[in-house]
Amino acid sequence: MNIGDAAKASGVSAKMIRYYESTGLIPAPGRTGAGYRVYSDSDVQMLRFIRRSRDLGFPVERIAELLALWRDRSRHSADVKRLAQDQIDGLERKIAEMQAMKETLQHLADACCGDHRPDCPILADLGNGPSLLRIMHR
Amino acid sequence: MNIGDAAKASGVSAKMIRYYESTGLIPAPGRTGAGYRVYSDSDVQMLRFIRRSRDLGFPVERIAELLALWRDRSRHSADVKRLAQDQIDGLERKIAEMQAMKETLQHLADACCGDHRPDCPILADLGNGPSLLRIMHR
DNA sequence: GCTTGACCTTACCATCATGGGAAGGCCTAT
DNA sequence: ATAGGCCTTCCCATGATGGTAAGGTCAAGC
Repeated sequence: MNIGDAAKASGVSAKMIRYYESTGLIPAPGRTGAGYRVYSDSDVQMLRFIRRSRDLGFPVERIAELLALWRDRSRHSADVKRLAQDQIDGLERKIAEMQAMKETLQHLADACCGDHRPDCPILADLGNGPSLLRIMHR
Repeated sequence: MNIGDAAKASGVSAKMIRYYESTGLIPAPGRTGAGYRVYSDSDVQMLRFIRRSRDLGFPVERIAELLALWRDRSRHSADVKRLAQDQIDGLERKIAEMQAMKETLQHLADACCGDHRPDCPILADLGNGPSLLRIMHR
């Protein structure tokens, strides 16, 4: 199977497959006489694993650990669960951060009449005092 | 005021102040005979504006528009509100995305006993079928 | 056998906002 | 005069992805 077919079958672009190879996330595959990369079904399965992990927000660095556990038949599921929980915690942190931004902005936007007049509490907040954000979270 | 003082006063690092200047987000300030950048209080105010906007997640490109409106005394507050609303919408989208990831992971982690045994539904999902994510959101 | 088009290869550049570091100049206090 | 704390510019790195360009390969149709 050439890289294009592996890309279609796995949902990982050919570009990214080469990138993952260059960073050592995946092993270098065999080559044809002409230098074309050749992939097997199990390579495609590995690529799908990576694709799903990315879809769940794991950084490539973590995926390397997940892959190692995947291949390790004597792994402890506790190790996998820990990686998943760390990812959950990280997502939660980012969500909370963005939620705070959103609420602050919503407050400001609600206070802005949004018409032809120049007066605007959004700009006033950005340009002045110690930020509504800080006040709201005090 | 030298760049270090402006950085402290605004909360924007000296490094980023130079970067914003290089990209044209802020105008080049005056220089001393020795080539040191010199900042005024109103420069610091502008930098604080940028800092707060970044804290609310605006990309630098949007901040350029915000700054233009800030300086334009005949602006329409509707334009500011629209930028804010776009940012709110973008945040909301990203939050929903991450929330979906988190829920999927939470499901998988809940199903993993997390002990010394190798069996793990997290790895099973990543390695097999059409992803719990897709199933959950169908 | 030759052309065409679809594929492959490598190599480089760009993103976005930020930090790090090196090499060298300036300024102030001791 | 020297030390150390600023400042300057320039280059490199991040993380994951896409784009592009120049060139090689392969299969189908003429």
